[in-house]
Amino acid sequence: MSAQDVDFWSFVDAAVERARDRLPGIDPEAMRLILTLYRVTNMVVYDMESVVHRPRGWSYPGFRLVFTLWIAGPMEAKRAAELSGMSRQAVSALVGTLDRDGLVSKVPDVNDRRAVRLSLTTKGDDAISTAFATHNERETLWAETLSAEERDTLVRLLGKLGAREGVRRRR
Amino acid sequence: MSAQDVDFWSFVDAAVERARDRLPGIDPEAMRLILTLYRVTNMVVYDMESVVHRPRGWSYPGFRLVFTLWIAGPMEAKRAAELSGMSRQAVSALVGTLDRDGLVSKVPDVNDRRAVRLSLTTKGDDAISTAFATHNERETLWAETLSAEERDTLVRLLGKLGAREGVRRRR
DNA sequence: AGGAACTAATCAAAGGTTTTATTAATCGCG
DNA sequence: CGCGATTAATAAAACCTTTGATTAGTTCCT
Repeated sequence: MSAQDVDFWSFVDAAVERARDRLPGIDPEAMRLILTLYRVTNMVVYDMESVVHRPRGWSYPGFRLVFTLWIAGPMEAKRAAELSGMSRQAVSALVGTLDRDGLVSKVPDVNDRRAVRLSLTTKGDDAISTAFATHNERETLWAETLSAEERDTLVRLLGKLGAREGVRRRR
Repeated sequence: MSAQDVDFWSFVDAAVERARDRLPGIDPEAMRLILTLYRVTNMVVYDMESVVHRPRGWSYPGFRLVFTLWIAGPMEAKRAAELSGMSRQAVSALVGTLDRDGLVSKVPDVNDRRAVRLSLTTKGDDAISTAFATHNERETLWAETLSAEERDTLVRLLGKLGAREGVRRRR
């Protein structure tokens, strides 16, 4: 395949082929896996963000943080970072805008005056309830390309990948 | 399960359970799939970026763009955006820093004076060759949690997901 | 009680992405 | 040919993330 014919998807095949030619020692199938994983996830996130969240004035990270509070209830900023998979600095900055927009409220913790307790405002709760319903419709659109069995398999294999030990985790 | 016991991974289970309770109409398995996909990818990217790329002074997007040029050769900025999955604006900004750092060179296109032709410098080519070797070792670390058959299955299912039509694509 | 070590949050600087708008060049069609 | 519509790239503003540093509060240990 000539470089001219490549598009976003066949780039993965082209990349595997060319990398193998240039660096004989590499593991082409690992490369294909990670490259595919990255591209599919980016497609899904781009679709979700541009169709569901930005039109409502939300960023995807903003949605994630509010969603975390909606699911697990009020919590310290540190814990929100752990559960949402963001850094503490990112949560701190994000809460700044979510607080300003009246979706999240920030209250100094009673027991530990260093800490901050985050919770949804009424407005935040209303916003996430309707936003999540739309978000989930879009998730369904993506998921329905697969059979129920394929979905189970995919979740299982992703879970196995995610259970990898000895890798760098966010702190 | 109480909210107190949840960690980054079991959050997915807690979220599915609670969302089902609150919004009876939702599709919990679609939710589980997309949530899992997102979390696993973020873990992999965080590991790659923090272990392989940032220590070399690269961002993950910078790596992706240089990698695209390494694989497919010199090309217009617009095409680099298509193949790498970035917006044209993002490529434009990124090329600014990569050019400044001496990794990518930018030459006005001979045939279309609006366009810019991107190529790797010698320094860029050397850098990506060694960076990619390390990157791929890390890909192998992740991939080896799965058998060869599981990897094939995972790539196939991800491909099916990515082939979804009727979704919003970057332009 | 007092001081060292640790921890929560935030700040600061640099970089990347997004949407929207602008500039410049090319195309298309009468 | 000439002018309106497209197209390539970049600029601007807002936001998010990262690393590294700082501030403030807590814990531990003697």
